[in-house]
Amino acid sequence: MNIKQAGEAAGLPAKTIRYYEEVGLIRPLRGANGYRHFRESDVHKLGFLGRARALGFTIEDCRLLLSLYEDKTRASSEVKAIASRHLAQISHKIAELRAMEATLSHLVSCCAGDARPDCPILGDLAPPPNQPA
Amino acid sequence: MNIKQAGEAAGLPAKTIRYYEEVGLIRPLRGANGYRHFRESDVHKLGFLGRARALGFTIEDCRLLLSLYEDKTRASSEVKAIASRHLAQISHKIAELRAMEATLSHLVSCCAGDARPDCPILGDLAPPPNQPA
DNA sequence: CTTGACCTTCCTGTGACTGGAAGCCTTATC
DNA sequence: GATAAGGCTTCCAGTCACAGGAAGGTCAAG
Repeated sequence: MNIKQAGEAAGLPAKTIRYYEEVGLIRPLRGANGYRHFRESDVHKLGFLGRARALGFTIEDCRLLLSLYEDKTRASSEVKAIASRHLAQISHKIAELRAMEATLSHLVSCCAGDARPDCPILGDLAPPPNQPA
Repeated sequence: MNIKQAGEAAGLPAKTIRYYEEVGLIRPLRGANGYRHFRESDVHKLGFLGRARALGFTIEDCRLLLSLYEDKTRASSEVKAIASRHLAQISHKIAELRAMEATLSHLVSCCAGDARPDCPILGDLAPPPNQPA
């Protein structure tokens, strides 16, 4: 199987697959013409990687998860630790974004959005005037 | 005022201020020794930029917002349009992250996290076996 | 034999910085 | 005057996970 078919089977663009090989996540065979040859197991790994990436795991986490996936003697606690850490980061990011969203939606709703220059959004971004003691 | 004081006044690291000058967001004066000299108006702009960035606006949005901020004949609708577009992007991102969070938290809660190898997290990441028609 | 669709590698760019090296300037101290 | 600390300058590399594109080799069909 060449790179394009492998990509279609795994739902990943060829560029991404080449990148995954470059960083050592997969090691497809090579034909005499230099073309990469993907076995079922490679496509399987690519599918794994695609799903892990879709859940937001970094490439390094994917590397760890993949090695645990292939280690049949792993402890599930190791997997859980990685996922929990990642989950915490996602939750943290959501909290940040929700704070931004709250501020912005308030400002947007307060802005007339007409031809006049008065604008609470800019008013909020502007630094406060010097406050003498 | 030199770059460090300006940074402290605006709440930004010196590196960031140099970067903002490089991309043309600010144009501080230069002394005979080559040092940047920050006026009150520069520090004012830096504060504006810091707040806009804290709300997640891109540098290019900041550039637009800053020009609108300084254009006293602006229409608030222009500002509102930028902010609304950004707000939509944030909401979209939040939705993506929440979907990840939901999936991950479910998987994490299902994982025993002990010394055994069985792990629903890896089970979910693994591709489904071939399904013959 | 040519065309078109593949494949290869290599280089560049993304966004918004951050870290670090090498070197000049200033201020304080001795 | 010498020196050391700290601040300033520029420039380069690295971040993260690719995407776009150039230049060129390969393969199957007609």
